[in-house]
Amino acid sequence: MNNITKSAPRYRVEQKEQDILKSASELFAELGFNATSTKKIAQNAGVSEGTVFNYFATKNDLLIAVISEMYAKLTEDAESGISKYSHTIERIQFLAENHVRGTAGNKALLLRLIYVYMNTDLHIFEHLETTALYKLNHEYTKIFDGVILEGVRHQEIRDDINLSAIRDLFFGGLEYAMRTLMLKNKMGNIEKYVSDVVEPLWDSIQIKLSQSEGPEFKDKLDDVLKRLESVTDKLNQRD
Amino acid sequence: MNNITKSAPRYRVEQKEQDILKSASELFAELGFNATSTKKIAQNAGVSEGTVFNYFATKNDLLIAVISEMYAKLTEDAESGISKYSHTIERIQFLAENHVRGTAGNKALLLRLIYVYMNTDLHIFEHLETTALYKLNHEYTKIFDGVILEGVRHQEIRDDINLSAIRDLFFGGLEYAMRTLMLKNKMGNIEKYVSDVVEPLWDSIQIKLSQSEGPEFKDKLDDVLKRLESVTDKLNQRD
Amino acid sequence: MNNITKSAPRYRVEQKEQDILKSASELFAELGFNATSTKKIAQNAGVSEGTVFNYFATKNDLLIAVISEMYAKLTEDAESGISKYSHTIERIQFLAENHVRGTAGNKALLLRLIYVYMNTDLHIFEHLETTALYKLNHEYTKIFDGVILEGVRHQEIRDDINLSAIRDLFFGGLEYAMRTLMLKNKMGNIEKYVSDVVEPLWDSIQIKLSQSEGPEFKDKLDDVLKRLESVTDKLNQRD
Amino acid sequence: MNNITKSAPRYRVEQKEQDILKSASELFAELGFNATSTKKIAQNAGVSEGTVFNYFATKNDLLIAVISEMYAKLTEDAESGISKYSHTIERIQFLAENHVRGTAGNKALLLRLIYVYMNTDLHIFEHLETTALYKLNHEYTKIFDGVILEGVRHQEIRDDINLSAIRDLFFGGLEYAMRTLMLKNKMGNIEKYVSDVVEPLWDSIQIKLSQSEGPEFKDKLDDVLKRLESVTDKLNQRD
DNA sequence: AATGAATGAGTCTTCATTCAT
DNA sequence: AATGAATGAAGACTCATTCAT
Repeated sequence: MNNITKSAPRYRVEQKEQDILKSASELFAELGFNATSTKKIAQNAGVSEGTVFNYFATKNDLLIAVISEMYAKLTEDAESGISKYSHTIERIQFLAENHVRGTAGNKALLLRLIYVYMNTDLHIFEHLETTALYKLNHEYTKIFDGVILEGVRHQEIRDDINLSAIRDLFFGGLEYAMRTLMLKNKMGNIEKYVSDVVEPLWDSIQIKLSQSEGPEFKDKLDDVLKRLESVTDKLNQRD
Repeated sequence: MNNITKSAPRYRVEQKEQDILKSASELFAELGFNATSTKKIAQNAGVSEGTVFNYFATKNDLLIAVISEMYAKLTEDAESGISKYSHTIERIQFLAENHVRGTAGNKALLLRLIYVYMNTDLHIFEHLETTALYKLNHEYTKIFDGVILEGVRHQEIRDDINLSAIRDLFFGGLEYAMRTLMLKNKMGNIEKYVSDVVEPLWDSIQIKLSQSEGPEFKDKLDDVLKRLESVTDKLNQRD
Repeated sequence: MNNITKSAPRYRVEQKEQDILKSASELFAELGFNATSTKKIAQNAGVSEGTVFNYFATKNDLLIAVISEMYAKLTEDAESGISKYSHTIERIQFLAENHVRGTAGNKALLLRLIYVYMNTDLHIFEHLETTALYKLNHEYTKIFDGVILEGVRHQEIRDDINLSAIRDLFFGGLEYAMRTLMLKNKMGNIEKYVSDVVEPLWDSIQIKLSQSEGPEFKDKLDDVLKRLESVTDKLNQRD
Repeated sequence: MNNITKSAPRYRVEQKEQDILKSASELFAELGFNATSTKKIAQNAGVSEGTVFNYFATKNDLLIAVISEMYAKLTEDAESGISKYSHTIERIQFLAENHVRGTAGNKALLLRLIYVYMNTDLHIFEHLETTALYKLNHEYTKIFDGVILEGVRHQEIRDDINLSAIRDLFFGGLEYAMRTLMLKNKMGNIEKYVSDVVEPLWDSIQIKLSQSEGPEFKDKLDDVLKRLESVTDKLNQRD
């Protein structure tokens, strides 16, 4: 019961936990949560059914663990990735690709499952776990928010945008697009499609050199014109 | 044996079918497909379990019927609605509101389920039915495409847009936004949020009246300012 | 309510009853009793499910009616058939063929069902009906018994046979043979196979005219007789 | 972890499988396959319904296991039994008794079910399993064939018999006879009835030493020959 | 810590039978 | 007499979870 005798099994334990997690992740992605039995998870992981429940009290706990793991990876990759870019548009494009790649890839449509079970099915997430997942989700989307806000600060992005709406368009658009890609089995061409979706979004939020005059510009112009006319009038009267 | 005596049972039959459809629709939305037992559907509809299967051969058939019905209503409302508007932005805003209202409302998150099961879970829609659902979906989204393309023809929308990407942003953004709204229980304020999402999208695809002026506009303005200053100077010198 | 007004519908009624009987007969033969639903019977007969139960109170009653009908035909054909033959072996061969033809044919393996349900399944025949069916069966097998006994009386068949055992061999052998034929899809060649089965049976019960004469025996006897005659001739010549 | 601690649960496992098999065997025999619910089987075996399905994937698998077990016993007993007899008629009589005893007994009419379901009901045996059952059946009936063929070789049985027909008469006759016995509740007197059925069959296939010539006939013939020879001798002597 | 046999509630579906029209 | 919608009990089978070893 000392550290040494424990460390070996401990390692094996963690290995086994990872095996189960991986097994569940694969099966949930392939078959969906409901169609994946704990028996299949155990078999696919090479352990007994009982062992699965030694590591995860319930099947739901296992789902939450799978989702958490995915968020952790998604978040980590996102954070380390944006640090390599300085221009906002590059960062956004990177986040988009990372999102699609992490969501699709060998995990297939797992992320979809997250939202489904999060929001609709079975009220699985009615309790404490919900909070945990929301935190994970919030932490992840916060990165996007940060990129946008920094873009505003750097005057690459307009300061009058509705961040919440932009965020919804970004993630919603990407996931919808991903679905489109998957149905057409064109997952190979991610970059192109991702940039197709990001482009209009970027177009609507960036500060365009000669585009951004906005209403006050018009007012100013009107003002100028009015003043010019009034001055002209005066001059004419004088003369 | 005349029309009247026959119409009575006929009516009741159709009524019962509607009851079951409504019951299933509500429960699928509230609990999810898997967590909704046929027993619950029967009870909620006020019929026996056997009766459910007299109208719908399997639970899947019932799901498909629910989805079809929703698409039918969505499509019909969309088509009749856009005919009342002539400006493209109004049409888009209408389609967005219609989509959210039809998708949410008492149907709650059902539409989400559609896509989820369509794409991920259990391969429920692996067979012929899939085709039917795709047709319904295609018919529905075609309306959006039509509005956009007509906007292009009327020179309200740029002709260099990527329709597929715009479509994904539109539907994906709206659904993601809807989720946000639901989680915050702010479904009352649909119009505001919908327009928040539609705005950036519209901003990126519309042809801006005073936007395209480019450098010669700036020159003109500079010219005006110069003249204004020169005039002012002259006046000042006079006084 | 008089005879005339009744006769037309009465006829139709009987027609409908026959349709249901025929439908059930076909389906029981093809699918088995349990796998045949009353709904299928109704559809196959071109009537509504309710109508089936107007004519036959339960599904079991219908089974009994089907069986009775088959026995009736079997018995009738057997009786009228044997009257055309006078030799016992011909009569037996006829009865055998009639049995196989009536049991198999488009009724497929229905007769098997009879015995199954009669003896094993569900105790379907525990009550009064049993008696009725036994009577039918008894009436039918009595014909075979009669042929055998008459054969005995005509000194075509030994008088020390065990009729009960012969009867079991006859019907059991035929049905087992029929099964063999059906499994090999050789139902076309009924006559040959039937005579193959009947022959050993006949061989064991018939009275052989000069029972002992194998061919070589006859030759020997002829030889003896010839020699005897030649000796006699010689003797006569001497004297 | 040693053999002993492991053997205990192993033993219990096999015991439970046997319990379920026995339970199913009894109930199939008593009620028939269709009328025996898996719930009843479980209760009768003293296990939960789920446990039944832990050992046998489907109810059909269970049926097949029951039948296989019966064939195994039947075949084993038959093989070991015939080795104790050298005369063909004794072997046949033994096979017959073994068949009836193994088929009837506490298994009641199970064997009948085999053939019934094999051939008629529900097409239960349409797939691979059929093959397995046919093999078992073939293996079993091969023993009978072997006994007959050896009888032919030993010149106890005629070499011009139709084996297939004899086999059908043997098994068909026995089973039909068994039914007769059961209906009359005379199962106690198996030996007598079995020999009643076997006798005519044997009578038709055996080689009769001097085929049926009553002794006095032979004597008479010998007498004639002797006298003939004596006369001939006398005549020769004269010449 | 690992196992896997055991559980039994729960699932979808079928079907003989009834009865209002 | 004919219909066919409605019933609800019963069926085979699944599965997350427990627990003795």
